[in-house]
Amino acid sequence: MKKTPGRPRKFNEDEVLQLAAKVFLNKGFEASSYESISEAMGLSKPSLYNAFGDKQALFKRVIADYSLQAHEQIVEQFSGAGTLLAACQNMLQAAAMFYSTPDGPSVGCLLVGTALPATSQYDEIRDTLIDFTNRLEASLEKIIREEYSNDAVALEQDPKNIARHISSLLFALAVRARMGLSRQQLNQTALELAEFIC
Amino acid sequence: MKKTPGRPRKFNEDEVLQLAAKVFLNKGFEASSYESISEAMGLSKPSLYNAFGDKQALFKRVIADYSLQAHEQIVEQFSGAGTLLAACQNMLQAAAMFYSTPDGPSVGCLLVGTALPATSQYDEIRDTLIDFTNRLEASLEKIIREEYSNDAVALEQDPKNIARHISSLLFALAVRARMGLSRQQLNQTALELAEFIC
DNA sequence: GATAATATATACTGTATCGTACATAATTCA
DNA sequence: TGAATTATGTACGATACAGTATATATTATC
Repeated sequence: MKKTPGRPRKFNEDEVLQLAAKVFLNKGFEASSYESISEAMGLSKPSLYNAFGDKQALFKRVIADYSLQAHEQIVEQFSGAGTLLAACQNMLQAAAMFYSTPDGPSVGCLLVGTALPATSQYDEIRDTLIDFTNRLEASLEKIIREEYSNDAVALEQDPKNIARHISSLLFALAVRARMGLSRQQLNQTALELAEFIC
Repeated sequence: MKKTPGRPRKFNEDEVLQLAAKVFLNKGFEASSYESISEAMGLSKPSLYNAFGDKQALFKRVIADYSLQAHEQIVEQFSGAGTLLAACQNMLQAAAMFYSTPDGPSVGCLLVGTALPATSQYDEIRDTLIDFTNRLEASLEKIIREEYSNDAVALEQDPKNIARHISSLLFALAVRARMGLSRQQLNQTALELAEFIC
């Protein structure tokens, strides 16, 4: 942990990424100004440019960070549930938590709500999204094979197809979250979506 | 069909709405400039302002128009299929057509891809989306009760819940479309999604 | 303490875009 | 033919934003 020379930063990178994620989530990529993000951090624009580069580069950092969090907080809940139904319920409820706030309307998912609409203009963002989806589905498939193969056989569906379907349910939940449901409503929606798996 | 006095318009309203929908779909609400739309129509900005009002008003007209088309071309395919499975297949395939182009990557759904991310900033757009969703689900529920009640009983699910689930599948398909699948890939995805209903 | 290296803030340039004022063109009706 | 009405295009003002130049502050290292 060697210290680098030069003036130390006033900000913490993770905090900036967290706050920028909030701004991007609320206002969308285009409408989020670099200025509003730096002002909200109590910093000046050049400091952020210096640390993260331009707006697109910052956004890529933000969604990379967000993807990791989403994987940790959502996908990992799919494991260890005993049955496929319970696994879906757990994971979708975790997603409902992740997409909502304790009170007030949900803001949804940064990937589905903000990055997805930007895909038509920014190829790199699209690639990031597709990567995330592929990793998500690969993780689900692996867990299905390892933990829920009996349920998969009973469904008469290939684990790969099941994984794709469950990721689709996650997308659907993200869409509904963006419409502004309360956390409780979203949680209820998550349970309803899971019911159709069994 | 009485003619009104004054200079006649050079443009057709429906054509403008169609073209504006394309621009909004490709670039998003914020990034779509009024100028690019008017230029693409071979018109000047004030002409559009005169006819449609400001950008948000234009967008509201566009999504109202788009919603009607979506309902016609997608929801109506849910009827008359004989079985619930076939109905889902027909409707989701119709959606796959609607969300894609003959060749090249899909652009997705204007409501999910462009209007949805704008909901956090524009309440009226959110209301429009929620209205559309409610009407969609009401239509599906009605058709399920009238045509597929046997299948609903077999599923041991309330028609209302089935309708909500099917609309979720439509949202999921819209998300995948936005990721740029080809029409053929999207069609395949539609069939896979439908399989889980039975 | 001097130097190199990095971060910061103020202030600026250039550009894009929204929305409008103004003058002009095309049509209906008296 | 003239008045009223509506549409059109050029041009403009205001604002907001991206990205940067420049000078200054703070640290490590020598």
